[in-house]
Amino acid sequence: MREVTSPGFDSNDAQSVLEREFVSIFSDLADLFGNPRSHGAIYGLLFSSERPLSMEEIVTRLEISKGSASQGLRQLEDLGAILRARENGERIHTYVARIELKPLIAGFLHKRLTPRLNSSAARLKELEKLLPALPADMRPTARLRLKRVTKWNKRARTFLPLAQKLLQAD
Amino acid sequence: MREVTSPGFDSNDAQSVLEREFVSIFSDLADLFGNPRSHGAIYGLLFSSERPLSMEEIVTRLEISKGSASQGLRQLEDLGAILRARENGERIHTYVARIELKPLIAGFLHKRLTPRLNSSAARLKELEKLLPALPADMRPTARLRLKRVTKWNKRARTFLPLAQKLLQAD
DNA sequence: ATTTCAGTTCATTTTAAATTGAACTTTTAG
DNA sequence: CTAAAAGTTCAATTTAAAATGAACTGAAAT
Repeated sequence: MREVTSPGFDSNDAQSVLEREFVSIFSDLADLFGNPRSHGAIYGLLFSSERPLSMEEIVTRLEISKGSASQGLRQLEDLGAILRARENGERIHTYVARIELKPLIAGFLHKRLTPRLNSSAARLKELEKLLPALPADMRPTARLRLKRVTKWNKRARTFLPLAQKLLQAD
Repeated sequence: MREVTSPGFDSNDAQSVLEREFVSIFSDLADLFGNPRSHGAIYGLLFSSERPLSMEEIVTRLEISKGSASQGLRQLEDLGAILRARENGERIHTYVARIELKPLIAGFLHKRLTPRLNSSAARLKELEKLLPALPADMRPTARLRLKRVTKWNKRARTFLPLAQKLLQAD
């Protein structure tokens, strides 16, 4: 991918700057949360577009490959960040960003964060069973620390839904 | 780095398993938030250790290079996740994890998230100035969308301190 | 049924990030 | 002051992740 600097058809008018900036800002955002920049770029492009875009247009404007575009679009779709449509009797799909942002964030929390936190929770639970097998002198410290992480993990998990609420409202 | 599977001196007793699991869990956590796994590993090791460890011990137990260890330790230190000490008249530094976890999270929020969100905020502000230069028919939509992201950005920034509060308590 | 175009898949390549390690600097011990 | 060990730095290497693109699948138009 390229961060948009082509010669002829991508100029410096307000519209292009806006688009480029949205692409870039959302790329950064994606990156910040450990997602591929290209996914952010796609979302940013759709976000800045008035009308639905086809995959082909996305490929052209962002200068990414069909493969990337296809995968990125799928990811974004099942995060709930974008919508795929097929106009009645049209051949191609078109995509729109859900500009509310809420679904994007909710999707990220549910599909990315929660599963990982849950898996950690499970591992921590397993570790508890191990405590009795420790040398007696280490047990108290170990138990304490294990409790700490467990508590934090729990806290984080109960916190996410709340966070969603607080971040709510478009 | 390796995820610990050496032959002689790293066995399957409860203590080793615990250590290995902490290392692994914190590696995952680091990764989840876009940090190098090795940093998580170091923190995990310190977290599981009863006593302060020297850099050399860390290098040996995790089988990472001195370079990695040095950099990782520095990062963790200025995140506020670990403490460096030098016992009176000792030659070497030793390191302890701050088991409260709060500083780790606070550090991450302040040193990683906040700066990025601020920089986005600045860019969004710049974009506002661009609105008048847009073709009249696009202006309303553009303005609306820009407002949306800006609002979210703001929300996220005001949310972080609150999040910290809510996640508080060891 | 066949051709053509949209979209997907996945082995290969590219790129970016993390890790290494050798050279260097700093510290303290003699 | 010198030697030796601890710790840092950074160019070079390795590794993991993302992007590519060619081959494939499916779907509609003829």
